[in-house]
Amino acid sequence: MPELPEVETIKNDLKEKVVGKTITGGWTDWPKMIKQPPAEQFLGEIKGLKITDVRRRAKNLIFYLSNELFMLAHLKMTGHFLIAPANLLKDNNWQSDDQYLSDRVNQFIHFALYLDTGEVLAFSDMRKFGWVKLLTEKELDETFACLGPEPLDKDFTLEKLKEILSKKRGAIKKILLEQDTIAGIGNIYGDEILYKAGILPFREVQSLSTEEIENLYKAIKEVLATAVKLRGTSTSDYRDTSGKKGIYGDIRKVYRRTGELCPECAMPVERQKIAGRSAHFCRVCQK
DNA sequence: TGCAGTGTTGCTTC
DNA sequence: CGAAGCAACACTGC
Repeated sequence: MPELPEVETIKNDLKEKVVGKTITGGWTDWPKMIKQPPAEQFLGEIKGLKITDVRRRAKNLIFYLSNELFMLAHLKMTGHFLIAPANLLKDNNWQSDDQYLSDRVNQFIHFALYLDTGEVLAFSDMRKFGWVKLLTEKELDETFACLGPEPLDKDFTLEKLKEILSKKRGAIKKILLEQDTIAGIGNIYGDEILYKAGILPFREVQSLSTEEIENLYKAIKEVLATAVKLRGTSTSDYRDTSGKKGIYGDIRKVYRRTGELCPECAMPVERQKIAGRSAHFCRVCQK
């Protein structure tokens, strides 16, 4: 679920809510979620550290800690970071008008950090694919070494995109999903970007014209920026750190709309597997 | 009821 | 070597 816009939203929330606060302890009931160092050691080491900053790279969250270490977190498919007064979670009584989320929160929190403010930073993850790691700066750099550019950064230019694509082969949808091409795009925004650019997902990247690459470039910037403004897509169980939904799903054109009519030409939206993932597209509006 | 499908990614296999 | 398949896990919807 969480792609660039969702992780960016969570990062912005966390920046306001946890920076400057001190971790008084940690807890887990699923030690596999703590990938490095081993869970017990991790929970010991993190105690007493202050969170000095929170940033995002690709779909990763990076918590800057006061001892020069970094807590790296990945939400994978169904992870949520939630902030609440500790007693709400301890009492299994998350206050939300969203029953779906409440159920998940009360059932699927598998990792938590207690803060000196009496709040808890909780990691809820139904499918348990998400993880955290404690890393040095060097390890962090190594982890990110193979990632492509951040698409919303100023230095991600049209020329840069042309250069990257010139070295790639295969279906454009597959290329967009590769994190070493451009960082942070997943299945939702991959489909929405290609719809906006008017390019069919199975088009060979080398067959794209200069004009098509220009349209793709504009679509990447516009779709992702709009999705950040709307705080992400919640067609499934993504929620922000307060448990609220993002509303990009309301304006999405093709993702998970198989059989519905294209808003431009009324052709039914089709679905096809590309690189093991569902691609949704309009055969008329995308060439 | 059962099975395919789900936002991710990295490991295994061919 | 690259590409495809699958595993990690739990739930939804057809």
